[in-house]
Amino acid sequence: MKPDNKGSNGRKQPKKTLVDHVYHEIQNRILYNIWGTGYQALEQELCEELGVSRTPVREALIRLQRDGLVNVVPRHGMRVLPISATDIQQIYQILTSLESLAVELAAARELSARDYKSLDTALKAMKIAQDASDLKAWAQADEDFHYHLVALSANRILIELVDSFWGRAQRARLTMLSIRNNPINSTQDHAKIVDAIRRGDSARARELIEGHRKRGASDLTELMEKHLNILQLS
Amino acid sequence: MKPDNKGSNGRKQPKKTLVDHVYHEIQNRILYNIWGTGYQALEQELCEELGVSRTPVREALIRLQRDGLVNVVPRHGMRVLPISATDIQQIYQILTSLESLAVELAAARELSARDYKSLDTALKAMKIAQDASDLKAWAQADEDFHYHLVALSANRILIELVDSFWGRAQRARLTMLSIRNNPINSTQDHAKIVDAIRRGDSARARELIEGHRKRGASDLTELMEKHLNILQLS
DNA sequence: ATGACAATTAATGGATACCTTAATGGATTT
DNA sequence: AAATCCATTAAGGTATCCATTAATTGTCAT
Repeated sequence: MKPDNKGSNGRKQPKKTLVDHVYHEIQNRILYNIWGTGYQALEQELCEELGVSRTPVREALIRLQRDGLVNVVPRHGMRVLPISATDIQQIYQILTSLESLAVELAAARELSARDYKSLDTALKAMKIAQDASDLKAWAQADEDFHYHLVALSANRILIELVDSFWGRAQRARLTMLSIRNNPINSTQDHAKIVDAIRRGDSARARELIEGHRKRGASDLTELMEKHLNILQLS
Repeated sequence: MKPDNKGSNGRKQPKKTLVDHVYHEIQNRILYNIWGTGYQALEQELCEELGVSRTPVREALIRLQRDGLVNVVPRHGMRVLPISATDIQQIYQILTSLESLAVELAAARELSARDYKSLDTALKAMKIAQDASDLKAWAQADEDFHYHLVALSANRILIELVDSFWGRAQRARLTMLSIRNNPINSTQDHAKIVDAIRRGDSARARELIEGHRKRGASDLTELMEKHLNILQLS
């Protein structure tokens, strides 16, 4: 997701339309675990909670359902979908694949100095956060980096696709963050990827990010299996 | 998309809810080019056309918009999105990437005889259609084959994702089918892929499908550039 | 004649009212 | 006592209604 407050993430800015507002509000509550896995609410309850009528709620729910965040079943309202170890694994597999493509495309393009700047900025932020052991800032910078990477692919449809995946990925990431002991030194990985892009070596860039993601994913699943009891999953 | 009539494809089966009906109806009209690129209609017009009120129409439009088939802009109703050469290229890039992942996963799994059967059936259908020079049947069989391939990944989220992409992919494919001179002999490609899966050689399988898709994509874009004037693309 | 502003109109976003349907509990029958 | 069926009711699906806002057109002034 975009690091700024456009798109579907975010800080609560008064949105133009109520549907958007409801959408972002519910999304936030799910992503920041205010409404945890399994939380159920009827349309009417959501209306009262959010102070709007059923129309915007219903329309927001359609979008959220497509995002894979909730399930809407007649007579039982919406339900926040569980995110299992399997889900996380599958999500990371997909993200790996899509990001690999993005990086390959980015490396094959002519990038401007401005493009590199966005990557370098994120890289620097990661280093700073890592030195300060600021786990949250690190995660944010990591997210920014990966976002910019995808943006550089110049494949508009791909960017949208990854964006629409962001919610699920974010949930997976946040879930893991809570039990992740130390930030993996992926800062180095990232620097290498940027280098490969700079050299225009698309095959190598793809290789690198694929390895990076796969390592990340296997770390995550390993952690999950260890801490499965702690997490309120499934 | 599933070759049978479940999911979002399809033959017009009387759906349970009006929203579903409207969704499928509009989707069909777009996919089968009854409403071509650039077609515009106000919500009210859609209501009259389909004989329902605005509510189901609006809810269906949200889904269609997410599918990338239409754009809904206030005061101008919905508009069938153009599909440009660039779009087709980008869509194929993404599909290539996702299918590569799917094949890799499939090859790494233990597949049942039943699984292979679904592939073999599609393969056989392709051969028959090819011998009969039945372009339409060939395209259908090709689609079936690729669908089954993805299904064998056992990555539920991936399957859904590709499925939701189906509409756009289908439009790209149909657009191309009209100007495609002869079915590329991808039947051989397919057979090789199935072989690799059978041997459990996931890397090779991935390589093969990636090559297959990339060749297909470049053929398509080449064709598009030649015939750009024929197509009503934007 | 052209541009700007205002009045009109029409389409959307949102609220509400209505109707259909499914879950629940109780009653009746075996 | 258990099972089945019916009645009740609440939730969701759909239609309609209202308010807001943007497009359009017409008029007036420069």
